[in-house]
Amino acid sequence: MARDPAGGPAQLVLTASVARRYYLDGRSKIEIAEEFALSRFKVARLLESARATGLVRIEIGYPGEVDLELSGLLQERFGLCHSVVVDTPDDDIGSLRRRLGAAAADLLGEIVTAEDVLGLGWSRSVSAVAAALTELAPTPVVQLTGALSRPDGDDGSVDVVRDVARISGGPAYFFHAPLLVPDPATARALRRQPEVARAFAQFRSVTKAVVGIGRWAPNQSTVYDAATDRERRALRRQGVCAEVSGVFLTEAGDTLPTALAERMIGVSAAQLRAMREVIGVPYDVVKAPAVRAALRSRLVSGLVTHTSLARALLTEG
Amino acid sequence: MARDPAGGPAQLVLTASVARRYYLDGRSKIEIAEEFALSRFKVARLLESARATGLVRIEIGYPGEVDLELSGLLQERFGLCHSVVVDTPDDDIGSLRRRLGAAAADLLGEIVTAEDVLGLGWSRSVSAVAAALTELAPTPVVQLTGALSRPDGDDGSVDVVRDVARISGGPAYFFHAPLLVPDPATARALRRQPEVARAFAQFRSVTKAVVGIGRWAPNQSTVYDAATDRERRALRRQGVCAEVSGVFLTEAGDTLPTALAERMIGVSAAQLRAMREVIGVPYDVVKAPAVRAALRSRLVSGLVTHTSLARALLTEG
DNA sequence: GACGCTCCTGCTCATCTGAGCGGTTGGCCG
DNA sequence: CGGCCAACCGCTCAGATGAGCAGGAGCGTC
Repeated sequence: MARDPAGGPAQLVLTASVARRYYLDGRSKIEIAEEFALSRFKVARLLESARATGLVRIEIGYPGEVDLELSGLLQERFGLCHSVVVDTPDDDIGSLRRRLGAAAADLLGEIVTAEDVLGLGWSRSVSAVAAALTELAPTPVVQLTGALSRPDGDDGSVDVVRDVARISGGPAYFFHAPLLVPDPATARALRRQPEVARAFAQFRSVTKAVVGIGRWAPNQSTVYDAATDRERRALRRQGVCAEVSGVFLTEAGDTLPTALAERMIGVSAAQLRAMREVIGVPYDVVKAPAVRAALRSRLVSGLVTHTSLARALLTEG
Repeated sequence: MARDPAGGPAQLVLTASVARRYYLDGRSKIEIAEEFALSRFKVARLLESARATGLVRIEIGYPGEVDLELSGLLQERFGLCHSVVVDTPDDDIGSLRRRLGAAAADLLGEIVTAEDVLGLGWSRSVSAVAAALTELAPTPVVQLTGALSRPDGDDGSVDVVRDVARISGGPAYFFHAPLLVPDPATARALRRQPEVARAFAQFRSVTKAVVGIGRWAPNQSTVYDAATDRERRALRRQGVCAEVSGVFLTEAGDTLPTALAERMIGVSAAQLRAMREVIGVPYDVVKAPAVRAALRSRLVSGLVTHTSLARALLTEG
């Protein structure tokens, strides 16, 4: 881009006046041409040069929390339905999660309609979304997975679904069961429970869902933390990179059937994929590989994150 | 202007993306509509709202010395051919004058063509212009008035014309005579001098001129300072407000025939008015009334000034 | 002085764009 | 349940606009 404008001060003043009339006063080029006794072509060329030399500067964006540019780039780059990047520091995980929860809650409030059926995965970010939610179209709310008790004792799995349903005013389909049980037989028995079966029956009608995204590594996925050492190593050998609502993904984004599957209570990859929009709410830059896997799998079609993770996602792959 | 944009984050991200495509990537609204699967009307409305809410901000101007906005406003407000407002502090008169001189020199270099005949009045600002001039079309240069010796001894009147002519490469029409002589007879005699007559003969062909603007008050016009107390009072009674190259003006901008006229050696109001463009280079806010008079008289059709005087001119009358 | 070169200008024509209009939807009240 | 209001949407059509072109001025070279 050329810096200094061509011509002397008179030219400059003229160009600036024309630009003001055009960009700020909204006059047409023809009007301006008449006013300044120029041809409309001349006016067009003056305006072009004003843009090219930087005399006219156009900025897009709010001083607000949402980084609109990153959001747009992310959306384009990965072909997402929605993407919200919150510009917030990532040093305090707690407040970061709250911010993302609030942003995702806003997004839900905006894009969920009465025709939707909302599914909720189980993760701390989903809890944060529920905590921040204030309004929602009257839609049914469906629990997508069992819950694992968290080390910090903040086990709100079922409450999350109920809370959200209370806000929406729609029916709540929830159940009391862990995500991971000790053996396949227990899992089968649980799935037959009326409460569980009732929720599972709703999976096929769910249109929008919110899920967390975990990475197959210590402290980056509650499933990982709940698994045995043996299973951890086995899945790692199988190439598991990410975990989305109990669905395992390779780095390339392929779903992986695993031995763990038959011990888990929750939505399947196929069911997840059938939902029109699945919004992931990941945080922490170290999760970038997992998020990339989730995006590649196209299981996740919406994203609410923070700037550092968004940048990490954009700067490779 | 509405602040916060309508809608939630998704709407916001969409609007920002559309705005980026339109304003920064230069795509047409129709292209954008196809890309985002919207109607072109929807795109137009999104863009409108983006402008209205301040999501898209357009700024005009350089970080440079020239205040383009003030220049344009001044030009419009008073119907000037040219106007250059230099954004420079006005506390140090000397450097202020140098800056204005440089700006006016740039302007001359730009707008003077080989077809022009350049006239120069006598004032410190004109000297400053000459000092800063580096290039000029090959045009004749004509001295418009006699010179008064200044208290500071910096009497460069004749040299100014010669210097400028040297830069332009055209002929110089100058003469050695004061602007104000003790009696009408001396003035008549001087005007008959070949050197003087030769310059005067050029007045009618002068197309562009540079002049200072004086105010009829102590230290604000060299003519005032050179006049007798009696004359000062007499002219003030007559309503003299400004003095432009020895031509007297009322506050309303009417030219005033005065007793002083027949003692002066210089261009007449009619001759001045016949010139296509007369550029005044006034400085110092206290001169605002005189400048306003000069503008109203339409004797002066171009202006090179500093911001504080420009603002003073715009904030009344 | 002839030539080629570049820059600048304004034109034509196909396309793009804005103002205003009417139809539809959804919410709200009588 | 019907009717009203407001918001939103996409259409028409006249007017605005851009891409590309041709003519001409200025300029350096031979």
